[in-house]
Amino acid sequence: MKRLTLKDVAAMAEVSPITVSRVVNGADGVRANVRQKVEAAIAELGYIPNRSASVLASSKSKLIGVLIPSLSNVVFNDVLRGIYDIATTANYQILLFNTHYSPLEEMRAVRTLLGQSPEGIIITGGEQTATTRTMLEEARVPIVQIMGKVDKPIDINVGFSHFDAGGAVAQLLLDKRYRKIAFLGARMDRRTCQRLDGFKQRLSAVNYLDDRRIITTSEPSSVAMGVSLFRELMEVTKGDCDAVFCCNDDLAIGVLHECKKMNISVPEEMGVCGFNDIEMAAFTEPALTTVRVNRYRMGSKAMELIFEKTHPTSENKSTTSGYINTGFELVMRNSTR
Amino acid sequence: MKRLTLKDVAAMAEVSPITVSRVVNGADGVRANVRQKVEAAIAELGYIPNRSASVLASSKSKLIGVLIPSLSNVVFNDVLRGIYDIATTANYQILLFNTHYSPLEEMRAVRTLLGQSPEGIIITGGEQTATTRTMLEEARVPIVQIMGKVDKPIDINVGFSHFDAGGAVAQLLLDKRYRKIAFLGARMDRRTCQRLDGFKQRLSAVNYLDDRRIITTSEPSSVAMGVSLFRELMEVTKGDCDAVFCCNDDLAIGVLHECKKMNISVPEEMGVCGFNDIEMAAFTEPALTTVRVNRYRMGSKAMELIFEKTHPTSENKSTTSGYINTGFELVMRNSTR
DNA sequence: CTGTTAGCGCCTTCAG
DNA sequence: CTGAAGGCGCTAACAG
Repeated sequence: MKRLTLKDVAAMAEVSPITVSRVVNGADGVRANVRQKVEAAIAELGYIPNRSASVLASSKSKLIGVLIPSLSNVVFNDVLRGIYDIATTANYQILLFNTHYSPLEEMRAVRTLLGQSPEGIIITGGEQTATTRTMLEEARVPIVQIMGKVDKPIDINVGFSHFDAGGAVAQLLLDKRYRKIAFLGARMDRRTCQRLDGFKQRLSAVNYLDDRRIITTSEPSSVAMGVSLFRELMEVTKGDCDAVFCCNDDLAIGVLHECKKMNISVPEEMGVCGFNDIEMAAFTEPALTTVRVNRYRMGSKAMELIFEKTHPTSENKSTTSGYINTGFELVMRNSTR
Repeated sequence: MKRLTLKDVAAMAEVSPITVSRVVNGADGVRANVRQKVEAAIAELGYIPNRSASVLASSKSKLIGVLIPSLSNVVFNDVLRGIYDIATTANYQILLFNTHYSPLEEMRAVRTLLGQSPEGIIITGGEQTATTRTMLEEARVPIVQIMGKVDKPIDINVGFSHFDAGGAVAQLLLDKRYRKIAFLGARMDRRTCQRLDGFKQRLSAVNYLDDRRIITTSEPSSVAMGVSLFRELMEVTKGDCDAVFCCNDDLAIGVLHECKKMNISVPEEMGVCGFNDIEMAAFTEPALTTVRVNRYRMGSKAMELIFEKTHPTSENKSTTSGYINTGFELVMRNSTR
């Protein structure tokens, strides 16, 4: 009960193994009738090529490594979908690692990944350890850092400035005549912190920043967490607060829920703004003002850039490096004036 | 600029390559001082073993293939999280395929997967093509079919009876004195159909089944789709309807939203029940009655069963085949009386 | 257009 | 406990 090999197919088709190899890999330079004979033999036998052998011999893996910090965050679903859709089309495979927001797990994952000779790597953010960074650089394959603008990209960077987005939200709320604006944040990864920084800078520029109104936790984000952060905010500030910027929509939905319970009217007494624009945001009561970001595009674009770099053509050489801004967009709904 | 190999490490540590191999694989039978010397060399050189070579030579891949129909459905996130958490702990890798609810894509994915000598396969449901099924059977590795109870499991089956769940919801609604009960369904994959079947059987047993109240679409599910299916229902039945069972919570949230808009009071004039118990379900207005299923557990259990079968011990031999029921649970909230 | 030769990097099997 | 030989299945490079 041995595994079928090229040789078996070759024997059946009465050709040499290399010819079978060429047929399998769709290489040209095989006559049509020979190709058919081989294909028939493959079908007949149900032959499936051994990829390890192929990778070892050719050092072409058709493999892209993807490292993301969470599998429970909807944000990454959309990104992943973008990545998978493009990868599958190009017949590439994805090796996905969940780093749980830990640079150490990330480092371990990179090491494991590098053992598989990936032809490209998509990694979240720019908080890699020095070792990880070195390994990545030495891998000599296209690397795309996604989700946020990073300070010193390893190679390519696809995302948007979370700092600017945070600032834009602060400005929006100021424009709507809110003056006692709070920030609620969970998980507090790098990008969330950047949103907070942008937010703080904008507020402090007009002297409306009050640190008591910034409530954060390192715990994961959830609707329930939105509820409890908001309660904490109300307690700490004794209700002296007229708007909340939540670091994501889940939190914001929790705030909306709690406002109803506390009989605080939104958007009059309390403006609420989320982040991400998940589908639910359009269906809350009142509908949630939030920031839309192009998640699917971040994934698909990252994948496309890897392919452009792997298979260079004359017209794409220029684009394949540096920072690609996928942008963000304020979505005004009824949870703000 | 060649890639580092075992030999390079061996040369540096002044031992034979095989000794290095043993150290790398944590095999015993290497003296402590030799092991240390080798480990030092590995660290110094930054050696990363080549997995293709290792897999080829040993035919042990430490790879589990996972096939799911969608990356946008939250349901699969939780399942995946369960799978990844267990796999990572055991130092196994996951090769994930998105089959887009297509048996043909699934077949292609299985073929690709089988080329990588996976040590186990987790696949969604039981609607494989005959060819797929044959390939899977001939792979001679543990196969776990997840999500729903399937008719003739290939190997192991982890999930619950969607038919029973659908029936349970129907019964719940009947118990709450709803009599004109509708079903709203999107995507309509096998499991959704089974829920519908269970639902219909229960209603028809007490003569309350009316097919006009069953509105479905093959389009993907979403909150917006819930809105439009509900509108269609109201139109078709001219409002002659007092409860809705939605095939998932997204749809149900859309229904809740639309009821408010149409001034239909929930739960008095209209009972609403969802499916899945996503976090948001507890925070809608009114809170959503739904069916809780153990998604994370389905994933982690599937993975555990694969390991039990791959590494048999005396106490686990009995459990590793047949059907493992992960159950479901009605969660009563305020969207039903 | 097709075949031959010689590995890819590692691990299995057996000696020592 | 350690090492030497050989091969896993495939493909690059060249020859015919």
